[in-house]
Amino acid sequence: MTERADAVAAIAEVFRELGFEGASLSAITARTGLGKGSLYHLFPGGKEDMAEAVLAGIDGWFARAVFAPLRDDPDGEAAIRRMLRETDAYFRSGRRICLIAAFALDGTRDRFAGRIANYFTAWRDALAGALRRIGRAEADERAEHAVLAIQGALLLSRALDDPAVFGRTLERLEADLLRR
Amino acid sequence: MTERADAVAAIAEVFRELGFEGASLSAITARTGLGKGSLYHLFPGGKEDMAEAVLAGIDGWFARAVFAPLRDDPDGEAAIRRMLRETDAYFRSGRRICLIAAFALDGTRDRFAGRIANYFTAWRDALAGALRRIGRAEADERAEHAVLAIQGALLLSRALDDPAVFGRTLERLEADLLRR
DNA sequence: ACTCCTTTGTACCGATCGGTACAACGAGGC
DNA sequence: GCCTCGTTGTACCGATCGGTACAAAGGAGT
Repeated sequence: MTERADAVAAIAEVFRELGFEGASLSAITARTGLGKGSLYHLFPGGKEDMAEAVLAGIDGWFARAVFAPLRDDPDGEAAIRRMLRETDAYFRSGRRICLIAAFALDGTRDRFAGRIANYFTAWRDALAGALRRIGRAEADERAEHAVLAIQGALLLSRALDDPAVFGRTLERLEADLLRR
Repeated sequence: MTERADAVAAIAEVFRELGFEGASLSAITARTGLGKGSLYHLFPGGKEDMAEAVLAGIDGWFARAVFAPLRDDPDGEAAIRRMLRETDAYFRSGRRICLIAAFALDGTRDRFAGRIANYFTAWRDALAGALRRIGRAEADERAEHAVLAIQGALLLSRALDDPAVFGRTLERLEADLLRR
């Protein structure tokens, strides 16, 4: 049943590049190598079903790489550093886009509003919790700013076609978050 | 010739809400009240022509409200504060989205890559220039961070449906930018 | 009133959209 | 060999896409 996982990964890339509306069935069949028959067999609900699967996959990454460490690691500083490292890896050091952000900005937003809001609040709150645990002041404000800066950096990296923006921002955030 | 300006403003809102791909001709005719005949008379090049006009309008706002003050105002601090205030007004305190950002994230990017990159670099560089003029260290880094935080804040405000995020970020930025 | 030219509505174009129907296919059990 | 059933390619659906053609309408100048 790994074929489905492969398909989801490929579809995610298509969504990332073209957006939800722009990702036509023909683009998806081309990228996955799967015909419509297989596609609708794997995802009976069509495009929306595919998007759900993709978002579920992202939730999985987030829970594993961000949420769990931030909540469970007894060493809060290490957890924050690890979160930043995982984020850098996931977004390919700024060469990859945040699909949730892309969905949030186009007409797709209404369709997945709950999931989108949940993703960002979970991130912010988990980070704020870790900051509070290691005794940093203004945990909420700093966490919110970090999440928003990560998203802004991804956007700017993409807009300028300059991934270095993302790297610089992550370094700055590590210093800002950990400073007493 | 103000009709064209009205049409451009209406079309901009459609693009903001639906994205470039999502903004169908029928959505545009509905919002503008103009039939296809008028639309293609005003914008012979079709949707792409409309997008160009919209982007030109944004460039106009940017040049007037951001670039010119940042470059010309002898009081650099006042210029930065004014830029922040104009930005807050333009984006309706976080209730409005940045169209350039939306274009940067979806499949439209390639079509307008130059314009998109130009918009953000101009903003960053103008801000860095003002910072340097008032003798702040790390002008480039702080300017880049401010631009990216504005975009991230707009995104997060939209994603969480909570405009307050934008207001908080602008306040934080004013303090960060002006601090010696 | 007549003309000329801009502006507009509407019918239509081929292409493509997301989605469905279904027949051909293939591997495993018997 | 045959049957079964999950899987797949393909033809097709109505709707809508962006765009074009063109004739009717409108308005200014004379």
